[in-house]
Amino acid sequence: MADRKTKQPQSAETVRDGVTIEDIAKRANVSKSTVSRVLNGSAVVNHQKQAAVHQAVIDLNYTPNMFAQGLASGKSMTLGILTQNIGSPFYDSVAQGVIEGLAGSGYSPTVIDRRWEQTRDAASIETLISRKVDGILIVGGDMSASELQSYKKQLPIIVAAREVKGFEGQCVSVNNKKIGYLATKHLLEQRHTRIAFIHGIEGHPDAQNRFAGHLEALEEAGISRSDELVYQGDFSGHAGLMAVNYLLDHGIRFSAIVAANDMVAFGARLALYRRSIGVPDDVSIIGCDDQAEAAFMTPPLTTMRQPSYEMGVVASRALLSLISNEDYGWSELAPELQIRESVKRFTS
Amino acid sequence: MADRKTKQPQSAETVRDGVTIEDIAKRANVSKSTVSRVLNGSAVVNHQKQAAVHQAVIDLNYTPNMFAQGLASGKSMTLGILTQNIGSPFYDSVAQGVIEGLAGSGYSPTVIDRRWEQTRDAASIETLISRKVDGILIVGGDMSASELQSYKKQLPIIVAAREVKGFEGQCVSVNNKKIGYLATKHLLEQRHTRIAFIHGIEGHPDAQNRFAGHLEALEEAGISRSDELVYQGDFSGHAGLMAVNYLLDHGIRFSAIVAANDMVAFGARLALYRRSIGVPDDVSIIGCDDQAEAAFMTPPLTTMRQPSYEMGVVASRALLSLISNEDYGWSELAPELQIRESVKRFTS
DNA sequence: CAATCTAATTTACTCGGGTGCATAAACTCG
DNA sequence: CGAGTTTATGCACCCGAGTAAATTAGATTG
Repeated sequence: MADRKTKQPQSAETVRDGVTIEDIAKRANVSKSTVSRVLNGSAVVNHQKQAAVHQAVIDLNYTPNMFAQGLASGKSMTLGILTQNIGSPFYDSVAQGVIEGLAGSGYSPTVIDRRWEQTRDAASIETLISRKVDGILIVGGDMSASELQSYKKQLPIIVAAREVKGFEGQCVSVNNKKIGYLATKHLLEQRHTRIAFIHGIEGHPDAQNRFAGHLEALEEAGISRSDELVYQGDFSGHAGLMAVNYLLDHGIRFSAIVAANDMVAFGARLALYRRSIGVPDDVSIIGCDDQAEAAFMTPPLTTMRQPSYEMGVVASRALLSLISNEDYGWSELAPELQIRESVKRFTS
Repeated sequence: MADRKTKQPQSAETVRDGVTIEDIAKRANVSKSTVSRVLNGSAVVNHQKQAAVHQAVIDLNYTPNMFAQGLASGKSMTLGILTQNIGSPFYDSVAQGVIEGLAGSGYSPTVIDRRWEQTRDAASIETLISRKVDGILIVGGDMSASELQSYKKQLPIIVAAREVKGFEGQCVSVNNKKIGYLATKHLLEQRHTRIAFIHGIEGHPDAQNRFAGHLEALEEAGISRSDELVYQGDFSGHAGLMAVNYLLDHGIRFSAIVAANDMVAFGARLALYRRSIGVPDDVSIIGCDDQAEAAFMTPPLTTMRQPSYEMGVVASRALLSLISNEDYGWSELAPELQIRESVKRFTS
């Protein structure tokens, strides 16, 4: 006699939803594989049964268990986002774009901040891999091309907001050299010739590229490079402040400043304010980034807008298509001069 | 005729690590349950075998499969973070704290931005639940206490940066009323009496509480409330600009402004600049938040500092302890007056 | 030294869903 | 009308780990 061994219905612990594919199957009078097929569309199923399954899903309020799906299929429907600087306007803006780009894709982002794994980027990636993410989107960072290449063998990787030599085609970035070039060129066109440059973090590729662009514009205009006009900073407001103080204290003349980013520009502007030097009447300033606050500086800051949000969107789309092996062509995003009021034109 | 149709050993696709607990067991000459016990410390195991297992883990570079673990144990070691506004300085700072607080806990955050699920917060929570997160941290948002209560039955929830009536003890926030109160009081102490208030988003609880604090300080000082001095804004720089223009255009006199947040203060400052009205000589401004840029406004902005980062840290710790059923007492975080140079003292 | 008791290990099954293969049912077509 | 196809469905087993219960080895005791 088959005495039906009833398994205990539920632990007192949690009232887990607990409705499984099997419950659906029972209610719809089909086998669980049929349910699976209906839900994934992996095979043709009779319309009647299909409807029955769908109805049962609704009735029982079924949600698939991601773990089980992941175990069985190997896909996690999760993307790893590796960031550097939550809290920095630029990177946050990129992150915002990433999230937007993922909307409706069915993928959820797992975000790991560099600081999370105190050690190195590599450790964070390992964490992500152990969580079986389907792909990784690295925002910024300083991972080398060879490291990147080795991870690339394991899973799809896209790098946003940074250009890595030897990893072309998987990077979504703006041309930072162009940013420096256009900023300086704008100043040149307004007939400035003594242009100070406040450098970003030493060794940071973005900072270096912007500087390279600056030099190129100078050279093109036939102005010889003058080292006393460049101040080594670190992308912070404080650096902008120190730079201007240094320049002024050393009697170095200049009529305009190219700041490595907007924050630096704010700092520079404050230093000028402290000494009652007018902007743009006495000194012009141009920034890079165009963060929200730039439009409310006094005077509103002329700056090189970086399409950071768009960069995030494009990067996430690129990753998505990389995962599904589709083609998704994108071109380098273009920086854009945002003219406001912090640059004056010399008429003389 | 059984022609051995060997299944292809591995897809050319990915070289999945594929080392499982069973491989470890084989290599260490024990059963897989012993391995599991060693790894989780869920029972006493012979030292020799323990060492053997650990060695095997290292040799084979084993990482547990999160899916399998999750399926079997029901724990995902993942926390859901539900945010509103990636890209807003205040919320990003909170998020930064959250990530910091999670460091080393073994939990990873899955971040969902409100915009991700275009619909409502509830939908985002469902997504998180379906991903079997072990707890949810809601940053801001506008979910009602009753909704919160119903989800609370399913899993641990902590709300950061917002105070929900009827959900006390699970909210980590600052006292926004106090922010408004202290800001206004500071102005009052500097002998300002005509104080304009630029309101945040209509209906937003933070905005309302700050306003309530403002009124309380006014009343306490025996100054009657004057509606013409309050302008309905939306926390944006543009609102600050519009507010000042409106006030000035309507000939409404005021010597000081309380801005709903720093961004609004920036906008207000710009409007004043446009009309050559000095800050703080002609008009004083006080903001709320103390975002990084505030220190570089011209003049540097006096503002109410919100311990946003700390809030994130505390909130994540609170969630962690809620999950493990430990006690973690925290008290409401205190806002703090950050005096800089945008407020002048009347001596007359 | 045999009988117990206890601590260490293994066996066997579970979690929930995907999927190859076998089978049953429904068509085709000669 | 029966043989050969094509569909549709269900069975059974797999994914990788956790764990209760059974088993074995080892220690203790009368």
